[in-house]
Amino acid sequence: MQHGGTRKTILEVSAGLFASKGYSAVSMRDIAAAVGVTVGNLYYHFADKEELVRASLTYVFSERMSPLEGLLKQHASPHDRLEAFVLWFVGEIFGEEPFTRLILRELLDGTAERLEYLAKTVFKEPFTLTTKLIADCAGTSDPVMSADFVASLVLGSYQFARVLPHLTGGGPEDASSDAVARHVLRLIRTTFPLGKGVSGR
Amino acid sequence: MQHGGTRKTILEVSAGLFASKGYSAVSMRDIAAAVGVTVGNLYYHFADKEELVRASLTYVFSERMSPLEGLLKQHASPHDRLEAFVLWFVGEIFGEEPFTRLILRELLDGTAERLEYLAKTVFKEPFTLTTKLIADCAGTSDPVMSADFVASLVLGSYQFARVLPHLTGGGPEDASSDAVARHVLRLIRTTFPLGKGVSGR
DNA sequence: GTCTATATGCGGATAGAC
DNA sequence: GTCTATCCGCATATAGAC
Repeated sequence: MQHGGTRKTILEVSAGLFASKGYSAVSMRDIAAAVGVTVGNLYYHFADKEELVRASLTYVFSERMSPLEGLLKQHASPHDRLEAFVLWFVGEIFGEEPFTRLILRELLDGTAERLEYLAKTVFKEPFTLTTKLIADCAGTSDPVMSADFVASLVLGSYQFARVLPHLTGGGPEDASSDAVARHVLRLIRTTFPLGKGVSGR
Repeated sequence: MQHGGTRKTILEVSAGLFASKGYSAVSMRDIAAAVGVTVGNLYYHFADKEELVRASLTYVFSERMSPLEGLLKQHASPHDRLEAFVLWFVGEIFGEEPFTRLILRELLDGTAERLEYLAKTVFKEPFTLTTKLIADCAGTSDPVMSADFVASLVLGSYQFARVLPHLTGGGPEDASSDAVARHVLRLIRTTFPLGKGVSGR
């Protein structure tokens, strides 16, 4: 790791550990060992564990959400943009486990400040975008509630996927990223018929 | 606590602590202090912390799901039973925070064995019931997926409720138990029209 | 069944050499 | 910037008195 990015390496490695075991279950010693440095070094880069946790979250969240900017600049129809966006979001939640698990941990144990940060960095833009797209696609009475529904369903599907196999007796295939995406899109289409939006071009 | 139920008290108190802070963030000292006994006493009742965690989960899960038996014996129409059941389930998830938070923690960090236990004690019966009711109400192509959808949406709504206020600028009223129940029921009705089921009486 | 006392190691955190 | 050495309190867990 002599490419000068020790701090960055610490952030990446610790994020993975925090995601899989939880903050309080991961010690500074664990992190140091996993990174290949000493505990003292960790304290050179970060004032205390709390600051490392915060920096770790900040790093992962902004890193993961940066591609969104590109998606926002497309010029397709609201209908196509909504589909593309849902596909991307589901892929992000199901394909990037550490990212998703950190989100879920924050939702469960985050302090008020950290929740606000999570809202701002991760959910604000996607949520606003979804709300607008839905409003454009369908004359839904409450696009905010519909966006809430999309986010909740995607997040919940990820969570519930862990027990689904035990309930159906089958394998975990039912809850693959693609299946969920199709599922959500079908529900969106059924619930608010698309393609004939108020401001549809 | 001299009513002879020290063990039970330990289970109740520790469940509350585990739910709110997480297993590894709660020490045996914390529990002992909260209960009003000594650490040594904890180890008289439970071999180690892991066993206490397990017993705590077992206690809460079976305790909370016992009313379900009654619901299952109703003789109303599939449509009414599905509505009543969803109402009960949503109330349970939104109204019993410790219970719900323990479920979410297991979904996030539970070992394979504990997940199977969670599936068996908490989700198996409700899930099977929902699947059957949906199949009876509507000629849905895939009732299993629909049941998955209901569970995921309820769980996800609870989780997402924590950030929703930050996204809408409003208060947390949007995500009350009643609002979610109505929301879910409306979606169920929209997605698979009820009342004209195959085996509807 | 509950307590006191204690063993032993791990946790976060710091000082100072290189 | 990284390491070694160390402080100190808290963690899990046990032994034995009452």
